[in-house]
Amino acid sequence: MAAGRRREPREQDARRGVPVKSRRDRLREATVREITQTARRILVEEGPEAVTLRAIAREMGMTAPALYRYFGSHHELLRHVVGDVFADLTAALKAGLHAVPEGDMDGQFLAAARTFRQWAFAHRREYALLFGAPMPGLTDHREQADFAEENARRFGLTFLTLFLELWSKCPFEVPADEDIDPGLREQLRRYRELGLEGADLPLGVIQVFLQCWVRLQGAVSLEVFGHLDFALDDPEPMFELMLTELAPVLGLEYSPPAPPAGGGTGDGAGDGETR
Amino acid sequence: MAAGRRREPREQDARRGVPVKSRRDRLREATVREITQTARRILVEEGPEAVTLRAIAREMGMTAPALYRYFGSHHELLRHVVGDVFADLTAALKAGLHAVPEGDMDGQFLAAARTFRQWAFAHRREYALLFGAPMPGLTDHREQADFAEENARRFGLTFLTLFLELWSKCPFEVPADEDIDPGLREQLRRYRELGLEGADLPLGVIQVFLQCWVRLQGAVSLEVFGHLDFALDDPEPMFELMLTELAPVLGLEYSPPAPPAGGGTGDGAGDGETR
DNA sequence: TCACGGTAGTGAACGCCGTTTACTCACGAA
DNA sequence: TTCGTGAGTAAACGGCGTTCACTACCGTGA
Repeated sequence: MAAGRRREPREQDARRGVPVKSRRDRLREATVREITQTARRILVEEGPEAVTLRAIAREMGMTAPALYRYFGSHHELLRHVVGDVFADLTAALKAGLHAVPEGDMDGQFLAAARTFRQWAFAHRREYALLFGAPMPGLTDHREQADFAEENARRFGLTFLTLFLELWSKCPFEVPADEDIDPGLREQLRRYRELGLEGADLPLGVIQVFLQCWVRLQGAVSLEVFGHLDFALDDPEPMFELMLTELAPVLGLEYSPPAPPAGGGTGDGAGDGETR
Repeated sequence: MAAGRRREPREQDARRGVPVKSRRDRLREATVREITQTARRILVEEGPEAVTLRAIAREMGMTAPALYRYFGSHHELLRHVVGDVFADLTAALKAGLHAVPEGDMDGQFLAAARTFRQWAFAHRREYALLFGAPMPGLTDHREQADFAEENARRFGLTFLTLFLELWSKCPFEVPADEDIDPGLREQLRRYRELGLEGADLPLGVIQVFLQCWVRLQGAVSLEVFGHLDFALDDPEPMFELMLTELAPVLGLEYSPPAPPAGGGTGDGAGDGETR
């Protein structure tokens, strides 16, 4: 479906896999970028159901069939948008982490959690695209090393890496392998083999990681999707409350967030927008 | 949009708000039921995007415009389906609770949590309709005492009631009002006034309830939507692990679920299906 | 210089979709 | 028996994803 490889010009300039892109290729890439940006803009401004091929093309001064030069289908285009959004989210996360002093693991963890939540709230519709109920056609047909899949993996790795760094620097308490539910233990082992090749980790670390991740993302999803509106107008205190529970599990010290309009490192924590 | 009140026949038989329904009204109600059932069947069998007015009508041997006699729009029909599904879920929950001895609060709580999770897995697409990212047109235009809204409230009340019963029978530890984050405290107070009229509850109980609910539904949503697939094939052990953490918070004793194919009270725990 | 092959893009068409409109027809009450 | 009302239909409108035949155009190789 993706364009077949054409003859590359000026291969003598291509040192180790950086082939000089032909003019056509550059134009093509620019168009792909414009398409995904347009799609995202429509998603943000008008909602997911407004992201139609015809609307995207209209906005770009084209006709819908032209988009089939770049994506095999509407679904494929959306998958690409998913990948793009994941990349942005990952960038925002890393920016949020860089705003915290290098060795301050307490701050790093809290910053990651809060940056994730803040990004989700600032990009509700994009968040819903990534973490909402999976649309039927979007996830099932997994072909090759999918762009979206790859960026989703990178996103997950960002969190996991931070977590492992946290544990390696000052190990928190973790259940011994033999204290883990056998059914879960085997799954954790499999994940360790496939996802973290060569890492020599206690399975308990992975278990605690998953527990934390479930609580973090579970809470954020509920908040963003409005499933706490029945009781709360502003769910942030509940989120912070969860962080106060999570911190001791990881041997961290909780500290409240920097006030949004004060000094310090808090606030937006980097956005990663391309627009 | 709903049919205006017509003259009721034989009002002399109508004792206190149970007017004898005319033949027409009975037929109408039957048709409404058939429409929602058909919509649900299509949702379950072919996915959310297949639930179109034309498909529903086709399946019923009608034409699409006829459905406008019963619902003002596609969205309104879907809202009704949401209400119907909520009612089913509530029924399943109550059935699950009735399978546990009356006074066994430990068992009641675990049964509620497990029944909820099992229902979600057995009805993934319906669950996604209720608890996924809100579709734009579905939630915003809140008119009157919406059928879906009402049944959602009843569902929430089922859990809340169980929770309050749990606390009243054997009170677990709960933070004092003055130990609750001020921003959160005021919101909890408001929820207590509006949602639980006249109840004389410590705000801490509501806080713990919301914490538990966030963990429970957050975990279930992540599982059902496949957002743990990156690490786990069978997330049930993780769920049980969460229950082991939740139980002591509520002063309960955790006990593992009854094996699916054994004796006892476990297993399907009632389904509430109408089909 | 020129012809050619591949690429970007168009317009028309197909079969879906939600929704509106004008209409028919049968039932039930007066 | 008449007549209003409610259920249902056919036709149409505009929008959707997708396909197909077609046309420009650009960069290359002879």
